Amino acid sequence: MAERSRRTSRLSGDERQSAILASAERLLELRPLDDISIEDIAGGAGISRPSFYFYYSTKDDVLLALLDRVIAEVEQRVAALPRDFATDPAAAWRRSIAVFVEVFAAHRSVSTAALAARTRNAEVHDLWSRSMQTWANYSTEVIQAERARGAAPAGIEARDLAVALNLMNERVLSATFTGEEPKIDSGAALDVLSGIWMRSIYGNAAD
Amino acid sequence: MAERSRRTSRLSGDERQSAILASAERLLELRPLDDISIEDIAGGAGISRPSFYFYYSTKDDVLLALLDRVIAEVEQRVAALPRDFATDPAAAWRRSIAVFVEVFAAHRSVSTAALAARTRNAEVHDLWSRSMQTWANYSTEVIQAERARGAAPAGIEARDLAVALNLMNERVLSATFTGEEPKIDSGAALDVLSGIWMRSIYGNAAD
DNA sequence: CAGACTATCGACACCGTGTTGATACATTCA
DNA sequence: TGAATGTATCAACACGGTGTCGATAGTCTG
Repeated sequence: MAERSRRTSRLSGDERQSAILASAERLLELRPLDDISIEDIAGGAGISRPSFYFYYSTKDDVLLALLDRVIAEVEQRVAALPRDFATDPAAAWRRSIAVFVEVFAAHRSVSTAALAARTRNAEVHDLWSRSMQTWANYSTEVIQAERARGAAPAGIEARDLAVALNLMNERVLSATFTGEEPKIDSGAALDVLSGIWMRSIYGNAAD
Repeated sequence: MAERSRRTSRLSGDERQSAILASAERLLELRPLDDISIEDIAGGAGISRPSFYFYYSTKDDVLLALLDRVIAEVEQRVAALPRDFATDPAAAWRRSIAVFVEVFAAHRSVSTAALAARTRNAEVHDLWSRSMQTWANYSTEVIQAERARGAAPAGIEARDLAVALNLMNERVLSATFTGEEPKIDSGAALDVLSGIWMRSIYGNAAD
């Protein structure tokens, strides 16, 4: 017992910092950031509110730290994507989009909190923005390569097309995961998105 | 002068209510809703903060009233859209998308404020959602009609396709108007969106 | 001009944020 | 081992925005 209380008292700085992140993430799974006070986060990490400020200066800073991990994973997974579009383009695109879907889904609560926070917080906005640009750059390059090898027609500026499609993915997945209306069913989302990507990258403007 | 001061004192309830809406809209053109206090809105309408509560119970209620006007215009303009898709589909779709772009642009500040507020406010969310469903329903019907007359191929469930494309429009225009990155240039947006709509509605998933 | 209804606002209570200053714990090195 | 230094904690305070209450003043109707 004496041991227990000794063990419990005074976590080190790093441990406490992690405890704060864990507390925030746990709470974000339950309700939006606006409905979470700094006192809630601090309490969940076993410290008082003023102590919270020893580690972070705002709630948004905590969200930013959580988002940082997600962004790191995104950049890693995008870099690791195989670029075998020549053999089976449909499958290759689908795999790429699936990664986007998976990352978004795996960090659903952080992602949706970040999307909600970005309008008021410039740092969150920039960080998310960086992630979207990573996807947009990747998509643009592949589209250009597909056009270069004659597999895809020109017609829409490659980067504009890539940006619009990636923004579509963001918005559609956000709607799917938050359950708002109109939305696309969770099971159908990947098929629908892949289908639109294929048609708009490879399809002719024929009608 | 005596006349002026008599004229100025005591606006009627309706006039005051309009003054509040006008004040809020004016402020929204300058900065986001989070940075506008009820005191700011009340002051701009010539009354004290407590008096504000005589007319509206929250800031979001004011936004809701502003959004109501936008939604009314959307429903009116969607209903008035000519459905001459058989003669020149590309032009017809482009005109429809242009209406979406125009309404969004004409009420840029209210629209972006509503998009920011919808995550925390259920009423704002529902109202915007209703507007998106109006567009989604319209698009779904036209896609189905085009498929029925053999002009467009099947392959993606019509409603899913319509929903995804409309969410894309919302997100792309939001990015364009708030100037975030990645975005599509204001001048190119309509072309890019129309192009993607055409390809994904009429194009084959060829290759 | 009495009564009822409309409109206004000073003053208060509340809540969440951010800061300050005093204090306790941990480490290290003389 | 015990002074000095840096790390960590929190009670108490100040502040700003929100929402309410109650007193009061204008306006309308019979």
